[in-house]
Amino acid sequence: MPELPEVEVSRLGLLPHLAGQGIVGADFRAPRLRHDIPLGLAARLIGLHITAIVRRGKYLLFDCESTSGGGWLILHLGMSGSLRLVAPGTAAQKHDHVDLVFARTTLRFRDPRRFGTLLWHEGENVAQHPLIAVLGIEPLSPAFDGDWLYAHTRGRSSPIKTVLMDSHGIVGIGNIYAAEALFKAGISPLRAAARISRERCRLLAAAIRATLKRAIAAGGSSLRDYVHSDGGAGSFQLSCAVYDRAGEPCPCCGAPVRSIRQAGRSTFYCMHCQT
DNA sequence: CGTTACCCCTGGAGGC
DNA sequence: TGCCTCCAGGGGTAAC
Repeated sequence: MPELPEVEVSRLGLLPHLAGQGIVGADFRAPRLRHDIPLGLAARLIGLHITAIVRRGKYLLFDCESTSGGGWLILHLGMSGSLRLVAPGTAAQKHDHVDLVFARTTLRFRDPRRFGTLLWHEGENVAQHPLIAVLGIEPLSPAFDGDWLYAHTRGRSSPIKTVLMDSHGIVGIGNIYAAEALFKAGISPLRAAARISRERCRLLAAAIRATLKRAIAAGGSSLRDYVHSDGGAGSFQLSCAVYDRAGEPCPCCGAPVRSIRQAGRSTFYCMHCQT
């Protein structure tokens, strides 16, 4: 489920409830998600306070501090992860793998497929963590523009959709928003990245930013219900032009939306509007 | 070095 | 109803 917008909406939803709160307990009901949950993590966390929540790509980074030092909780939602705040003592359901317990609320991490990640980085500089250090540019940062994308795609023979989804180059763009941004820019997902002109790179960079921002805004509108929402943040769904619409008419020209497979993932696009 | 294939895991949908 | 296959919003690693 979660791509950059869903993760950002989760961050925005959690921040006002958790900022400054002290961790009084932690429960791990699964020994591992994608990675082993660090041994002794619960004991390390107790007594620390959340001072900030940062998003880097699709990772949520919780800054946990105390007077005697702290570190960062590194969380990734994977394919099926979700976060919600529940009242302390609320019974855990199936796939509720992690609880972070605060005095007045509990942060609950549910992840049926267990592709998610929960790791600990001791000390201040979480950017040095191996999983974080290799991440590419933030698509919503000022440095990401058509010129950057043009330079990044030179010499790359891979299809542009694959390049967009590689988090070592650009972070946060998943299967849905890759399809939507390429449709918006009128670029075929099959086109070799190096064969996109500078002008069209500008269109694509703008389309990526607009698509992500629109999705964040759509999710943000439901933040009021964050604490008690059944679905938690990320349950919103941006209406898609082509994603998961195989056979339906292209909203632009009416031709049927095509479904193909690229690098093991489904791709949706309009053969007529996207070249 | 860049690019692709496979794998981790569970559940829902659809065919038979 | 059950069983089977395929598919799912991610990404690390091994292999070409």
